[in-house]
Amino acid sequence: MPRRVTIGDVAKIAGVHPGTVSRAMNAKTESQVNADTVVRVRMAAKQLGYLPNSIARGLRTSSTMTIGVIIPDLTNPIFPPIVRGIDSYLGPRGYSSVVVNTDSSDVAERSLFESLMQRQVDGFIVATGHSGHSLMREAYDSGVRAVMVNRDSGGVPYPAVVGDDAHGIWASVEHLAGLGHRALTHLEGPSSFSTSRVRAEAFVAACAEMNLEATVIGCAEYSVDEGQRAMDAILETQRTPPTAIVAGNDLLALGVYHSLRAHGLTCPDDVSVVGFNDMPFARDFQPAMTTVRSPYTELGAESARLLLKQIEESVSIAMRVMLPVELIIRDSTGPAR
Amino acid sequence: MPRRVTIGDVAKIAGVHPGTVSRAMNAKTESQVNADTVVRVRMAAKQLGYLPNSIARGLRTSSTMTIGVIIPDLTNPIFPPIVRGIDSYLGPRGYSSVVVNTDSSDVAERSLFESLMQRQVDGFIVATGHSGHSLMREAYDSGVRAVMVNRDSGGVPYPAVVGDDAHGIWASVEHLAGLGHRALTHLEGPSSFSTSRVRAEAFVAACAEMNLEATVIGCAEYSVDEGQRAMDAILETQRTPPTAIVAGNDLLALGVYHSLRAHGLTCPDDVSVVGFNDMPFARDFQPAMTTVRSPYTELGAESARLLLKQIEESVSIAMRVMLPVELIIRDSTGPAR
DNA sequence: ATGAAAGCGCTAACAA
DNA sequence: TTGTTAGCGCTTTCAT
Repeated sequence: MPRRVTIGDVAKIAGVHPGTVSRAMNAKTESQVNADTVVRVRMAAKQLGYLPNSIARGLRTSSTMTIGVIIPDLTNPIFPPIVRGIDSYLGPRGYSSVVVNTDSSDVAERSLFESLMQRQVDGFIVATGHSGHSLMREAYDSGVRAVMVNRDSGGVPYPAVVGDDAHGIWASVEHLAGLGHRALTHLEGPSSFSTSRVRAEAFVAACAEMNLEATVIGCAEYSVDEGQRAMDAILETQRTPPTAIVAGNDLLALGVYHSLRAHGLTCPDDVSVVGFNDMPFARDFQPAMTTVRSPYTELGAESARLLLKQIEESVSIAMRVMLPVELIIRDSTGPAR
Repeated sequence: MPRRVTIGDVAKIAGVHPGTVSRAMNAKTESQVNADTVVRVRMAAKQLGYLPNSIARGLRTSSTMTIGVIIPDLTNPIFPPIVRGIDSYLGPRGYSSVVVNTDSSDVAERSLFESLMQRQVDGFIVATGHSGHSLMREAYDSGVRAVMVNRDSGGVPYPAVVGDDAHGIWASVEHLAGLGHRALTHLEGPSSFSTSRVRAEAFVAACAEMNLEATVIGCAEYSVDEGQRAMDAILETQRTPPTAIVAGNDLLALGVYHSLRAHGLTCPDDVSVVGFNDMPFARDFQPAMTTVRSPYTELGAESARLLLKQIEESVSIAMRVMLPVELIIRDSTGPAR
């Protein structure tokens, strides 16, 4: 690559001192410079194709305008919208994000976190929250700025931005009750995730409130196969299977679809199914899936907003922002037999 | 945040000069330092929780160990695996990636590109290739290192890593011909993408070779709605609709599913459908989709490999690496009526 | 094998 | 308003 043009080159062409170029090129200090000097500098810069070196600036200002984003796995369809939401807020404000995937490994997470620290990121947005998150605990203690997104902070006093999962479950149970279902089963996700527990507890509470018979089945992971396995077990064990399933997420619900089909049962005629997340293609499955839509893009944007606020105002409040969710009624739920 | 510990702090504790700490901490220069000095320095570093500041290092070495990744849209399901493939190669080699989304806007792309240049990325992996890619042309002329992935470089002599789409289409056509289909229709994606044209041309060539009647319908974008619209038009226009559709990608194929269903037709009994991409959940649609699987993760990893090679060996060859694809036969294709 | 010193490109405090 | 100067934390050449 040819040598990059620096502030000194611009200064020479414009006939001013490098310091003046710096001031003229920066929106915040531009006012300290004579208007026509600014013009002269800007023209010289354009002429040379000058681009400020943000590495050098970062070294000087100890602010890299970069945010580390830690997620479990980008191929899980809930994360791309979160990441895009984050970028949609950061980009216009001059920040960039660096996204890393932990694959739910604590070891990987720690090493990625350190690598981002070396890169001097100004803060973190973390979507890998779980109870006893020792890494985040230590980060907090050393004054690192961060915001949790989608998951709770597991006791660490960072701000968290989450969807109102409990309300989503209430709406699902209410919908099912309105359809005449009296015995509901919830497929709960891994209990290490705060979201799993929140949803399961809301399910039990909602059923109690509405005088419904509630059963909760634990699933080892959020996956299609695990959902199918769980539903297979229900169908092959219980003599009166439930008429409605509230799945912990859409993947689990999809597994239920497969199980039902394998057992010659139809949805929603035999069993109604509600998912959670409204992931891409939820409307394209057969039947189109009734599910709770979480505002993932907004979750991401809001977490970014909170983080920049924390960075720029140097204050952190352990607030919990809960964004509303919406029950999307499609074709996988119908009247109880 | 508390003041970060620097190489000077470590030097003081270890009782050596900062220069020596630098040499001791760096694998490449470690051999220039006395073995026990290395130990002493390393211990001091660990004790203080020293993490090298890669911004400072980058300024000095003018290498940030960061790669810019330019994609159209992360929520398009083919990109997460590509990005993960890239990271899987980059990560173990000490590189990080910064991913940006252009939403297919040339203006956005240019500004994101510049922002990444300011951040002094060591190179680019670009998935937004299209003919007349002036940005990439200019980048090439200024000596910027880059590799194209998934799409061709549109005339710019950067290396490109693509799937063997033509072979995927051949395999699809062959499969359909073997099932007795004699009249095939291809739903072609936007012609500005090289992939669209490659697939359409392969389709025509394959049909000619196998003495099949071939029809090509152009679609304005790769989307479910567009696929449905195209199939609606076919069904409502032609008196003898085709018995088999080769869709430009899975989204289009999914649109065909919807159209078929809306017209009271069943797949594959009335019409067989082949998709392209084997995107997530392709097996979960009804019927499970026959489709061509592109090795996206490998595409990403290979593009990263080529880029690092280019960076480290300072040579760029306009090579085109074509990775094999695989026809995944599921339930959306069956014997011709 | 280690120390000394310069400098990557920029910003910011201070002077003029 | 503009110039001067120091220095962010690191690497690297040159001495020793």
